[in-house]
Amino acid sequence: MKDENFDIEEYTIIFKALAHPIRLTIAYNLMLQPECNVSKMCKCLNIPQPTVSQHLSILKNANVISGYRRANQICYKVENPKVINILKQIS
Amino acid sequence: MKDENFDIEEYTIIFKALAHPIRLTIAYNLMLQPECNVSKMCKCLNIPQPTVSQHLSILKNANVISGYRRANQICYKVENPKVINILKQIS
DNA sequence: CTTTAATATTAGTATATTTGTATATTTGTA
DNA sequence: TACAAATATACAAATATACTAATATTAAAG
Repeated sequence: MKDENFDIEEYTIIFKALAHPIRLTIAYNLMLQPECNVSKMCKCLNIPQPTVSQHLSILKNANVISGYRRANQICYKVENPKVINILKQIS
Repeated sequence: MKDENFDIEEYTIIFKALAHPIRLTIAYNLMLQPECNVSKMCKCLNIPQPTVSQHLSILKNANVISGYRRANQICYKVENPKVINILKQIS
């Protein structure tokens, strides 16, 4: 019950990012598909764009997702293998 | 990006419980050993007893750990298979 | 350039979380 | 019964998070 052989802080940040229904939904679905842009998420989830962008920002800062611009839209995907392993456990 | 085949709320609650360095440390170490009582955790983590108890309460309410009394102390363990699967991914 | 579509950021308010201190509860034992 | 050890709970102060509405940025199209 003393030493840890993993980075607690890193996983704490990941879990904190995933600890919200909207963000968990986004992350989980992003794991199931190659990528997705913001407006598509807004439509599918029926959630206002600023709200989605704020949650995407939190996920990105936690290194849960990554985003890159394609033309005038931004595509997000899950690349972090630690996150993928966690999300795969969800059923 | 629409339907989910898992209980988002349930996992949100689990992740929220794990999204704190003290609680993640407790849960992770509890997974590695059969069980542990409160005062032993306080000593190992060097954290005041009320603080540990409060965090244990949060973990218990999230169904991350379970506790039962043995003599005058309370032993906690991780039994939830969903939680075990998640914690096993941590390295 | 100007306009438009897509996305991000900011600000304000409400709510939730964390922590420390004090106190209560439960159980074993003299 | 009284006391001590182990654990839980209550409460308040500080901090962090979430939500909404408004505004800003970016890049493509004309």
